[in-house]
Amino acid sequence: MQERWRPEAGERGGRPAATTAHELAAVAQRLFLTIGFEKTSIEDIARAAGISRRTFFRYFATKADVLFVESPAELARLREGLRQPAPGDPYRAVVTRAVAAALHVPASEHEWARQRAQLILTVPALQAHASLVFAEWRDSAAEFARGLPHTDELFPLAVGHAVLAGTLAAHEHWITHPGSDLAQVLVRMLDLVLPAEPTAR
Amino acid sequence: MQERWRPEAGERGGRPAATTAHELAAVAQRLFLTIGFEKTSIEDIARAAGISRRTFFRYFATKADVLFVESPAELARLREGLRQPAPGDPYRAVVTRAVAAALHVPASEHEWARQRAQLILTVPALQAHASLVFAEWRDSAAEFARGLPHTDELFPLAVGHAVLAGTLAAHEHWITHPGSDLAQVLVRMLDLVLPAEPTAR
DNA sequence: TTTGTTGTGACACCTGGTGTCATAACCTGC
DNA sequence: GCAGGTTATGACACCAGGTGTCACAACAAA
Repeated sequence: MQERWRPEAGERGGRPAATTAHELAAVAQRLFLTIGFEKTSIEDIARAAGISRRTFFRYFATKADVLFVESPAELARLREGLRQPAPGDPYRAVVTRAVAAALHVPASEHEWARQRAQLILTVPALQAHASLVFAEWRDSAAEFARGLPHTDELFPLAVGHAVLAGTLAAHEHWITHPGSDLAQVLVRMLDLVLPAEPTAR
Repeated sequence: MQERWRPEAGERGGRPAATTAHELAAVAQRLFLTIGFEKTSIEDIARAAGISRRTFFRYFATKADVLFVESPAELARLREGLRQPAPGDPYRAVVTRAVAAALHVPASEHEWARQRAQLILTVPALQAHASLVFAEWRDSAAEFARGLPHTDELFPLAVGHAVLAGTLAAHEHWITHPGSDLAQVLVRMLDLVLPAEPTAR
């Protein structure tokens, strides 16, 4: 969450970094998938990456953090997609498009992303960090809904939670149906849980 | 989650228990509220309860567990409420009634329950345990929806996530609006996020 | 070569959580 | 009152995640 300092890997001056955050994340995720998140010790990751235990924490604040490298970018894309809705566009369409765009991954990274999603959604030890990311999604959507004309004061909060619920549900379906198209499932799921267009009168 | 052994406090034979799970939970929750969950060490709780650190873990498996004593009962009530829906009753009404009934707390415990909800919803360190409870809520609702006539295969999953989302949203509103009636907010929130009655044709 | 900079490793420390074992404190039977 | 069995407790050792501190390694520039 907070801007964490990281080795620069190839800047001017100083000792060169022994590895990169990206490579470290790859090594860690591979270990998580093979021997499990809990059973993988930081020592294991450090040894596999050729660094010391202490150095791992210079790249990531916690063991869980390695799985959330994409989160800031995804959140930024969501916020961007919700910035200025086309006038006359139903809000549900705006939200759905924004979410689908924010979570788009190139086909070459599907497997990688699906495995990460599976870990994030099923490992309890990851929920402490995940809950922070989820809260930002909820808040972003709620903030957007607050700018909509609505009569029910609960509407924005409901939209925020519905967006998150639809997103999580879609991922849950995705990880149990590897062949499915995440974007399509997202659209259908959000169509089911998003509150009806508020009748501004 | 798993059936944990606990001191019996007043059964036949043996050394009498030094405290009870209930009392220990009260002591712990009080500390969590005053100095924060993370800053409260198990030593603190044990000392306040007059027991040793090791003994604490004979009553609760983790520090977080003390805040989830009510969860099994609430879940059981939810499942009971979803057991046999009155025929012809719209499913959304059934679900809403079941959730509201499952989460009903006597007025005398409102403060206590609200503080617990606030901790559970806002402390990241609690989310590992909370996610397990949430999953059971989702699954119970999804299981119920699976018994409904529906054309969209995503419908049950959507209902499960919508029920959880509505419940969490209602609690979120509740903890920020102490005067509000949780049951009423639950009804309105679920009305917003629950998928429309499936048209069985 | 010297100086400054940046990353790393070693070490000590705290907390949450677990396994093991001796013993305190109760009961019943004698 | 004393033995034997039972139940809970406390002390101790241990592991893993995470943090603070400090010396030093490895680079660039002067």
